[in-house]
Amino acid sequence: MKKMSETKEKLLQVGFDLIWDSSYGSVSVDDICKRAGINKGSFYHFFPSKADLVVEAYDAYWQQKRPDMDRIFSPQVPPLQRIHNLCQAIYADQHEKAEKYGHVCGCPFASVGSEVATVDEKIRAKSEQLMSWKRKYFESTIADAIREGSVTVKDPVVAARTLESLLLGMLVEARVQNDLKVLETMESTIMDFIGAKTVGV
Amino acid sequence: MKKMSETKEKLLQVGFDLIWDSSYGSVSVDDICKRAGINKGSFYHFFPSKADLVVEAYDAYWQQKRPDMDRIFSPQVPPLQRIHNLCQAIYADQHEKAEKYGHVCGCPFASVGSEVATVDEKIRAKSEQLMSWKRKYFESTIADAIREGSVTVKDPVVAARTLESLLLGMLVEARVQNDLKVLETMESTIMDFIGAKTVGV
DNA sequence: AAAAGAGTTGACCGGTCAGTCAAGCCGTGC
DNA sequence: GCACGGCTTGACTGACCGGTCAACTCTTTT
Repeated sequence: MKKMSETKEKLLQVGFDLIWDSSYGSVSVDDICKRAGINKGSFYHFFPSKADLVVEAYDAYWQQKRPDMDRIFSPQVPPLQRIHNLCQAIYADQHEKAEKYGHVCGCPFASVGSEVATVDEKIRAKSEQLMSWKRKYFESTIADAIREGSVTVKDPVVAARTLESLLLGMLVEARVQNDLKVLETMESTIMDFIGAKTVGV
Repeated sequence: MKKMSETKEKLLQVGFDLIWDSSYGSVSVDDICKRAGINKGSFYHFFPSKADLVVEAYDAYWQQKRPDMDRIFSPQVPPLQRIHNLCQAIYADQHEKAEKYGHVCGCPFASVGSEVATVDEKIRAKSEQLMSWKRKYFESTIADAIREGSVTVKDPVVAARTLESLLLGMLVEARVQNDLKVLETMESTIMDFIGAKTVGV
């Protein structure tokens, strides 16, 4: 991948952070530019519209997170341990954001995706794509768990879908309640749901 | 309850519908007034701000839905049947909205609640309140199910919380994917989750 | 019939919105 | 030393934003 202009990178990162923290509708292009210390003209040199920035920012964020995800879900790690690691990572991430911004931020794709799903098709489609990519990790993890017999659930595809909904729901709830407590029970809730027979640590 | 001005009622209903369909940020006060056929001055006669309209509209919507909820969750109905009825009602509701507006709308409190959670405290608090009221229905249903032994889950409070997250997650997912299919498996997913021993019809 | 108050009207406000543009800057290739 | 193209600048546009207001009508009370 060819290296990206520093200006563009800054806009992507600042835009992503601001919108994740508040919302698509309440963050203006001016806000993003001001915070990034970049002129509006430059913004529109790199992005045809505000919506396009968001789509690119989501992709960039995902690319940046991929190594972490691959590490967490490495086939070398026992399946239940992967889930444990994921829960730890999510909690740590949400905790950090909450300290930084003063409130629980939840899942960026879900918040903005749900906000503009019926208004901006490009962002909707991108959110859907990223959410489905995440599901793949769950599917293979649960399939592995089933093969090693550490779980009572039967269909990895169905279970992964449900797991994703559950996780998503908890993150939305945490954001709306502005309370990390919801996320503290995440691991045990998930382990219960998949019928984990041993809770690996 | 004293009867409400027709104008105010219309604004509440139109505002709620428009914002549920798209989002808080993308619907303007002018949009609401135009659609309701009411002048802007009247809007601000009844509501101090756009945010206040939303808070009142949420309350009004809830009051309007309460009889349905009380009927669905009547103690006279067997617990598993209540859940079946709820799933039917949700699906029917989402289906109707989807036909009317051309896309799956999801949960109104969750969408807008998540959108403005970090920006408008009044709306955030109201969303949280309504979501917790809904949880009460789950708690008593699961408690009843446990007492009659039709379910393997043990703690009604914990199970209700998880159930709510799961339901919420599925509704968000349906909105982002703009696909009712997600909701078709809702009942079996929930029955699975609570460990229902017989699926009542 | 007068007075009062609730509801209505639409013009108006200052500010902000996403997006435009012509002009200029600056490193590279010739 | 000059021409080119990627990048930057910041003033600008016109539409639209949430919200205000003084004047008006209509209904109810006295």
